[in-house]
Amino acid sequence: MFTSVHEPRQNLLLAALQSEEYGRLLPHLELVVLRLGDVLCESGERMAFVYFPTSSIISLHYVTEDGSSAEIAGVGNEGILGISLFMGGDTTPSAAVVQTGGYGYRLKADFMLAEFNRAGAMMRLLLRYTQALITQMSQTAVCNRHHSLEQQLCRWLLLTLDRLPSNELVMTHELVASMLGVRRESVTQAASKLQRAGIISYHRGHISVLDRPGLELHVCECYQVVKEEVDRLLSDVRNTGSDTALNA
Amino acid sequence: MFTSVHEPRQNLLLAALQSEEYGRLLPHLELVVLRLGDVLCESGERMAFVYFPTSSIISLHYVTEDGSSAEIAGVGNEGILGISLFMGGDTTPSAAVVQTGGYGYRLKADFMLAEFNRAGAMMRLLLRYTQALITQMSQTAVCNRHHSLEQQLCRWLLLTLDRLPSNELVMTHELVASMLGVRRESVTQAASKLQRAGIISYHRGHISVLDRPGLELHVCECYQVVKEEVDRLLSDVRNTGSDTALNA
DNA sequence: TCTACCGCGTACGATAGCGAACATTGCGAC
DNA sequence: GTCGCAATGTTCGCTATCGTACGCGGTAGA
Repeated sequence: MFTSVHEPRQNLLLAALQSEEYGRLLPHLELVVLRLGDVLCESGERMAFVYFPTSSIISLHYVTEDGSSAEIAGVGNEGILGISLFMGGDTTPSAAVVQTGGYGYRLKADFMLAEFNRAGAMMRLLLRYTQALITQMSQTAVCNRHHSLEQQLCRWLLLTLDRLPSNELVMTHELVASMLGVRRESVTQAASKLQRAGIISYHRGHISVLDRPGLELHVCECYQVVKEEVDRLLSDVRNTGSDTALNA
Repeated sequence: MFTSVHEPRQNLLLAALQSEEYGRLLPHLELVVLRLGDVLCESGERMAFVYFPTSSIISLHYVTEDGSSAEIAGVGNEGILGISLFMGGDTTPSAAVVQTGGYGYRLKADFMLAEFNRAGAMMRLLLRYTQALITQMSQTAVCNRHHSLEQQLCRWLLLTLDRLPSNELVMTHELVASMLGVRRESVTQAASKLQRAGIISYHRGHISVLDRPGLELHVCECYQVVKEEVDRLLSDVRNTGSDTALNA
């Protein structure tokens, strides 16, 4: 794959479309640079665009009244940001923040909506993805309740890794802490334990995963549940999906 | 309202339908008794029916490998059980258990699907409800992370109360514990504190809410967020919805 | 009427994560 | 180079919740 070349079909949802639908969208897809920390949607705000990440990752976040925050789910190149538009609610109580800088494509909201309302393959695809997102949120709730911070950190690292081409993420302990909804010190403790075990190594805002199988030994079941469910829900569309393989 | 008479439109989603769509569904709606503890859907199982609770409440549950459980969201007369059918995934990793016995209506899955695929008001309604469900799940995740058990208990009581006609719920501490994903003893502690404060009173499997405003003083923001979002998402359909008000 | 079990009360040590405070060390701006 | 700050390391007491164990009364069924 040519990672230096930007192509909408690096996003799996766009890649799953037949050429007819893709052709309708293509002229309206706008390449955007998403920088770490960019807020793409405030809580309760109606989005003017939906976003299809390619090399970036977006975090769906909730900030409590007392200022604590927690990630509800993440959106990478397997998904889309802005489901509330076609679900009919327009807004959500959660916000959307760029967790890993990179590229993505955006589409005007009303254009997206019009395409959805054709009630065709695009709609079915988006609904399946929405269900995958629901699984992610459910599992976040369960994991928050029952599993240790170390397990949750492993889950978060693996899910993030699955959305990235390399094994290195640009991420401080402080940022991970705001994702997991814990203190920075707690992340440092858990991370240093993994580092001592030779599973990861980090340095001033860069985390490298050295031993992915080792990470999978420390993770709770939540990772597998989410991964398998996302794979299951999007595998059909991958197979039936597209003629991309030929013209890539 | 005549609570002793069973009518599908005691379910708010069915109540929101125009008479044309409602008329199509009505002959296929089957009244069912849902008893406390009934399992309507196992994890990963495809449902043969979708359920519209009227006086019952259904709990979406996840059980971890080590046997702990947690409620992801609840479904009362404001909703429907079985969204994975029309979302396209057919199954979910979570199970569905009756949390409060009562009545409901069920509909064969393929009939539901056919109606959904008409891409009309029914579809839009179900998608809006799905977004409300997503909000519930998100807030569960946040609440699990940041709020005390006492706050969570208050949230759970209020959300349950909103779905019931009376101020009494049939529920043991043990059951509440399995909903909140904590020990029975922890629930007893939190509940006895509320009882000492004169806010609730309970006895051998029956909990009465004596002071609802008092409960609202102890709850975290999560309750309001969920309530307002559900109201917002389903208020339009209530208004625009139906001709029910006249023939009730 | 008796009894077994269910629902609840309570107590105790263990522990994960919190809150706050402070130390250390690179890296970048100048 | 050096100064300042960002990123990480470490400690200490604290609290909520856990795991376990046991007690006790009420109620249902024999």
